[in-house]
Amino acid sequence: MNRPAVPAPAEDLPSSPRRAPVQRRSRERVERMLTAAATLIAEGGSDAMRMSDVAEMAGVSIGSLYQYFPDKGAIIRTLAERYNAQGRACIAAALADVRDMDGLREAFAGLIDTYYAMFLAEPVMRDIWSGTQADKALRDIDLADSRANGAVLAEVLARLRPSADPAALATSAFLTMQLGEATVRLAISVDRAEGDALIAAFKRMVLRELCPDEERARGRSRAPDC
Amino acid sequence: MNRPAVPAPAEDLPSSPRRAPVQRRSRERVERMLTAAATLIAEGGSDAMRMSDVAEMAGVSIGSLYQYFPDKGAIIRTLAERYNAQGRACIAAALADVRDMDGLREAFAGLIDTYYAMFLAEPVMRDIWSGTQADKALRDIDLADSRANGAVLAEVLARLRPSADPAALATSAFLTMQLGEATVRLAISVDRAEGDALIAAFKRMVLRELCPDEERARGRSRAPDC
DNA sequence: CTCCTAATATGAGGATATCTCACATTTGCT
DNA sequence: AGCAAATGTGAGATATCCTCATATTAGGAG
Repeated sequence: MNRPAVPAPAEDLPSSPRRAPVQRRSRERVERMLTAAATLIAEGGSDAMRMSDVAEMAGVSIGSLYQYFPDKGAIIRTLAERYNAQGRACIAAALADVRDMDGLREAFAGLIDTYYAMFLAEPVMRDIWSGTQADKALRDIDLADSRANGAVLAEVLARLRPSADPAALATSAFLTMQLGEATVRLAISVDRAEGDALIAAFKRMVLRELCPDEERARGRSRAPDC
Repeated sequence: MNRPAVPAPAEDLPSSPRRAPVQRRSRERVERMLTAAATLIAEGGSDAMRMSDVAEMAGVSIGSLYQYFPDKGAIIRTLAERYNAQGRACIAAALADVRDMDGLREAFAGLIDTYYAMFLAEPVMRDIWSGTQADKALRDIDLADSRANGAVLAEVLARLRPSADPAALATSAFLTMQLGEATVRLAISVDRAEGDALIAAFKRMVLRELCPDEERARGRSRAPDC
């Protein structure tokens, strides 16, 4: 049994998989593991999720779990990265065809609503991002996600306000994305009425920041389906 | 050995201590435990802090640790609550004698700087709040803290802007406090230059939110010593 | 001073979870 | 068929939190 010097290049599992599944059989098993993990997290949270339970529910042995995920955190990170990729696509789509400040207002307010609704509806995301992350690697995933989204937003802003300093716009856009996440996390951890009020307050604050040229915002906005 | 029906009322340890220390001897031991825990967290983070290490460093047995703290999280929560109480006193002092909008601007900008500096300097706070709120109880402590601080801020705002809706001010103040914390957590997790830029961007955003009546802010601000 | 009770202190070991590893089985290819 | 690489297995090594039965100390009453 001579193992290769480098086990296998990571390709699909973002969290340094111990071994990449190459045959169809193992790819399907990995999917079953992730599905089982998501189900268990939805039921009782990621703390309550035990590796032995994941293995049993997925119909594999503990050993197989550790063939593809170096540790428990890696499963959670993989799920997180999948949800985040979804969110990034959603944000990029919503901001893609923004043409003016009013369009940005509408798109952004809609994005906040969409994110809020997603967190309310998805118990897995809710658990993983609730509070924050016990795991440094998870925080890095979160940061990278916000940076990517912030870059998209910054580009739109730069288009709409060519006179503004690009570096300042980038900082502002990154901060906006992080604070949006923080607000949504806060909103889902209090009762519904207060959560709604907090979301509304954040919208006011952030739209005033994004569009400082025009003084009084008006009008409502709608969420894009996503 | 007949134990009392109710062990003892919690008085100083906020996290449901198993037993309240009544004699001087035990009060001093509890302090030693907390000091040891803080030292260990500063060294390697709260995850790396082992209960056996805390006991050894404090010069007590494992059993004694569990006499006063029901679990590992309780030690961390006790430390967190102490730091928070310090922060609350600081915020209340800084906002106490605000008389006008300019004063609020200055006081608030100074508070943000102070918080930022505190987090940068205090490795224990940095670890405890650095995202790692794996513990629901810790999050609740954080929320209660922000609510208390938000109430102080809301009161000041109500004084300065009597015409505004009190409920809206309360929501806005609470959100402001939470987002301030989120910004500081973010700022300390990136490099210093970017952190400074993020803090500056947040100040701009939040001062525009707090003082919407006057259009352009000006001037710099100073931190109160605290 | 003595005695008694409540408070306090102790640490071996129970409980539970993650993760390893030596070995067994399956797949794909020639 | 035959072989090598990929994949699968689960008992148990390891680590940490926490319990509990027992021992020791403090402080007041007589």
